[in-house]
Amino acid sequence: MATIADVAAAAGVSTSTVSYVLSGRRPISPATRARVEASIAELGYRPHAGARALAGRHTNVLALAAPLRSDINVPVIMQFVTSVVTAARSYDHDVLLLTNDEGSAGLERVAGSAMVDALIVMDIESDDARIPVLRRLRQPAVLIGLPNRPGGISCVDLDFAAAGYTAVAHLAEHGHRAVGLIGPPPAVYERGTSYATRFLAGFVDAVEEYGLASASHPSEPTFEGALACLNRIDDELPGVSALVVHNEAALSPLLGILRSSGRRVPEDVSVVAICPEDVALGLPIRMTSVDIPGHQLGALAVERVMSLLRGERGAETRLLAPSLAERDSCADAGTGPRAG
Amino acid sequence: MATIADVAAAAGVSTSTVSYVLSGRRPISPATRARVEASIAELGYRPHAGARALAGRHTNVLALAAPLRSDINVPVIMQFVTSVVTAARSYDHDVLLLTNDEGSAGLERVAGSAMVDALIVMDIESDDARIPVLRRLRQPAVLIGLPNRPGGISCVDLDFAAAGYTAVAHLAEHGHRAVGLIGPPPAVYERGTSYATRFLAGFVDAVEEYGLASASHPSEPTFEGALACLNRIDDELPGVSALVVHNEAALSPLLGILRSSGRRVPEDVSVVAICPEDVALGLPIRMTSVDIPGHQLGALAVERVMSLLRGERGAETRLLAPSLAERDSCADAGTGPRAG
DNA sequence: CTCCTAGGTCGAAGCGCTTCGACTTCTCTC
DNA sequence: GAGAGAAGTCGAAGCGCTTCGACCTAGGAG
Repeated sequence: MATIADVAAAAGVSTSTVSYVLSGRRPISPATRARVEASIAELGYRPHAGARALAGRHTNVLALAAPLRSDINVPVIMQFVTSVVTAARSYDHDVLLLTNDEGSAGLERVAGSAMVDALIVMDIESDDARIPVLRRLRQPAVLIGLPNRPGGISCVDLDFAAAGYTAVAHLAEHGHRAVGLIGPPPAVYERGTSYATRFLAGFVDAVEEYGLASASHPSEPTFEGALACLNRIDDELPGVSALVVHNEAALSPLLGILRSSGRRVPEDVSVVAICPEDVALGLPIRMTSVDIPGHQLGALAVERVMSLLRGERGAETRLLAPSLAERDSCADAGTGPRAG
Repeated sequence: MATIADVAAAAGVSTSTVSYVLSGRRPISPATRARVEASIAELGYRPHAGARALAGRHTNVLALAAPLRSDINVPVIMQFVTSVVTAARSYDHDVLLLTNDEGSAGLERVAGSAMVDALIVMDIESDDARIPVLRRLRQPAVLIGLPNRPGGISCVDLDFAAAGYTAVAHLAEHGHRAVGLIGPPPAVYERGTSYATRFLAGFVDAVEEYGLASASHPSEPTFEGALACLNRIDDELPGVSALVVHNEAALSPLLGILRSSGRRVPEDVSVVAICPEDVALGLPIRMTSVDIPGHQLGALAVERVMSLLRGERGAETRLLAPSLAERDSCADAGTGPRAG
């Protein structure tokens, strides 16, 4: 591989000049710049990332800690990952992918060995053990999620509490008096994953505020799980006329179960889904849904990271307001379908 | 951050000794080793990755080029990514994630700037434009997929042709004479993605060999897509008694469609799915399926990479034999269900 | 006409690590 | 009891880049 010295020799300048052409940190005459750029192109020169990291004290690499277990929310996670990588590339950065099961150790490793300039951490638990270590690290960090005590770390997330509230409010305003919540798998709650509990809190708030009856249960992301969950809700809440589904993978099975038990959506039961838009649109019924804007959140996280990298201080936490899209899965209680 | 010089000073040795303790490339007395290790622990020393890369000529990072579009096969891709990262970690390597829409440029960039030691490339097209550039690169590369001309590059994949054959053979042996194939989305074929065409080829082979009637069509990964695809198959092949589904996302909708149109699985129509095991088990019916062993393939790819990195030559291509698991979605033609 | 400043370029000093060669002890072997 | 070889350690030379200070040349201000 060509080195900066080769380029310098070919262009008849010093290596520092080549470096300044590349970084733009000092003025260079148009003539010199042209010669250097020609040599770079001719030699196919690419700066050695390691040398750069050593001398320049940054790597242009971001770490992304993602929950790579085969949980429910695979499509959402995929969206996050995709948008983080894409956004990072638009800032000329690459992404090093960490699994969450390395936990804090992975973060300490990549930060400690200066492999990355900053960290983005997903799947935050309410009392996440990684937060203290993140704070101890020198690198900027952004959480996709919201812990109880961010403690000076930037957070970016959907406002899941508001999402829970919004879903119920929508149903209440359509006259429903008894709503069930089909939640994420038990494991998600057990881990204390913050979006699950925040959503539930918003759900409960709205239920109380509107004076509704409710039942809520976690659901495994399988047909059987959805069935079991629905059965429990039916048991506890006999007159249930509306369902909020905060579990992508349960959506399709659920719809199947409802239909085969003769309950029409939305005539007999209204359903609000919490999921990415494309999931909401790919089902047999176009689902009224609260969007999980994975792409937007990933991009936002990267933007926060970049501004921290630029030296801007302050650990703002941004919770995106939920937006509910009315489609075909909700109707007024006791009546027929209603236009979205 | 502590440097190797700090550690050396604390332990009262030279930096080279610390380096040899770390790398094990020269004998070190137990006493010295102990002192050095104590200093390392005390100072929380971590070698600087950039410095290491510069001096040591390798980064311990792998590039993984994954199709991060929101295609159908999200769960499979997730499995690949997960297993590659996990396997890489077990060899003390990290993974830099590239999106496929950077194409060859991304590969050239990370390889050219010495960010990675080797590359793993997914979602290979029959005549993939990245293959020539991969060959030109110095770094070892492994494909997850199988192009027409691997040209000296190692490949790892499920034997999709055999998978197609196996699925049909299974059905034929149960007396089915007319089988339909619900394939991946049109876009997958249009890209010339190799697994789709290989699977189809195997399917057709078996159809001919067993003298069956058949119809095959791509399907969008939505409810509507599955419905349209099924309709076309029904039109072309009125007596169809068995379906092969090479499209994870169409599976759940399909089952719903069949049920609501009164066709029982497996009594009226047998279905063989091509998908990861957990998908096959999460549906309303435990699906007879040909497994896509994402975890195994990812791990295999990493192993190949590591052996190339160790200097072992030879570009073997490994196609894993498909294994069909009999479950509850297939029955003998014209009879009732049959034990798996 | 001199002085200052800005533009443009260079040389050299690191950045933190690995590795090569050399050196010093020991421990065998004959 | 001398020589060979292994074990254990050190010093120094890079690896390829960035950046600091210095230098030179013009052009404008006074």
